[in-house]
Amino acid sequence: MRKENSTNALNERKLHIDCGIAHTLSLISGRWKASILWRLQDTKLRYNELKKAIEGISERVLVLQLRELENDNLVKRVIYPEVPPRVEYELTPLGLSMVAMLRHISDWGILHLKEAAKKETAAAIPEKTTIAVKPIKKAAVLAIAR
Amino acid sequence: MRKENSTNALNERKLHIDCGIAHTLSLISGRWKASILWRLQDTKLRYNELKKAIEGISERVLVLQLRELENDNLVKRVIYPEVPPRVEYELTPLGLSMVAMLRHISDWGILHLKEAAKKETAAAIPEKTTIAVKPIKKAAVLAIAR
DNA sequence: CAGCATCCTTCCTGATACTG
DNA sequence: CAGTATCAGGAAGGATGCTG
Repeated sequence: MRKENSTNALNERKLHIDCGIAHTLSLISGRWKASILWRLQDTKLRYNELKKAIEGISERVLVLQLRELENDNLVKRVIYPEVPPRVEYELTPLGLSMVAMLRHISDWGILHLKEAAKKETAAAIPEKTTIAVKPIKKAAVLAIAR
Repeated sequence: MRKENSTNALNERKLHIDCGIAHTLSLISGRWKASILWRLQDTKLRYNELKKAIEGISERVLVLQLRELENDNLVKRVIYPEVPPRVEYELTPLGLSMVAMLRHISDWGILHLKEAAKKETAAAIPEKTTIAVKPIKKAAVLAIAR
């Protein structure tokens, strides 16, 4: 069970009033949600196909995230009453529009990675914080391995 | 200290290779990062101004997220060597482009909220899962209060 | 096949008190 | 003013075993 009035929960709710951003982010901020949507962008997939396609995800989490995606109307769950059972997942129109947005995000990310790489190679330039030198070291793990 | 080889960490790393999406999302998936960027979109702000502007954030977290944003090159930290000390935060060009993307995301979110509302009112229509009836109840907390 | 139940770990976030 | 240090709570994610 979940504490309804933890400061944590309160903060979360407050953020959603802020604007649409927090809401949208919450839809795709599960670690695997983007991957799931991505895999579904041009095919239906069965539960097990998803499980295999998304290497490393556990059953529990896969189900959880699928359910959330379904509740958020991004994914449709189609049950075929057969034996053995068959369930296919596909994107809703909204899900499709979300994937389109993900593509934007992806593009931006690639750009950012390039920028970061540039900075990395041009590391000779010392200034990052102006006037004073940046006091935080924290092993700059900007690269992909991050 | 952080376990380097937990499955968790491994999965996280693996995802980043997937494509730019996970990377980008990681940049803004801190609960407050979007808010911070949003607040900075057309002004510089001092530490305390940010703290006041973003109601509910704790000092620790504010600093942490600012540092990450800085490391990711979205925010610039400008120190004025005065007494009392003054530090201003502002967006980098990359940060600005990120905010532009956030606006996209926001728009999408608003659209999604509208869709959800429509579904809510038109709840008379029973089908959501095709063929079979959706078996999961899980109190549809789709609305803003979610 | 598709997925639920249970238990456990890891990590994130926040409260509070203190400092150059 | 702009933080740091320390501690605690909780939520997300994972491993495994079992079922209609």
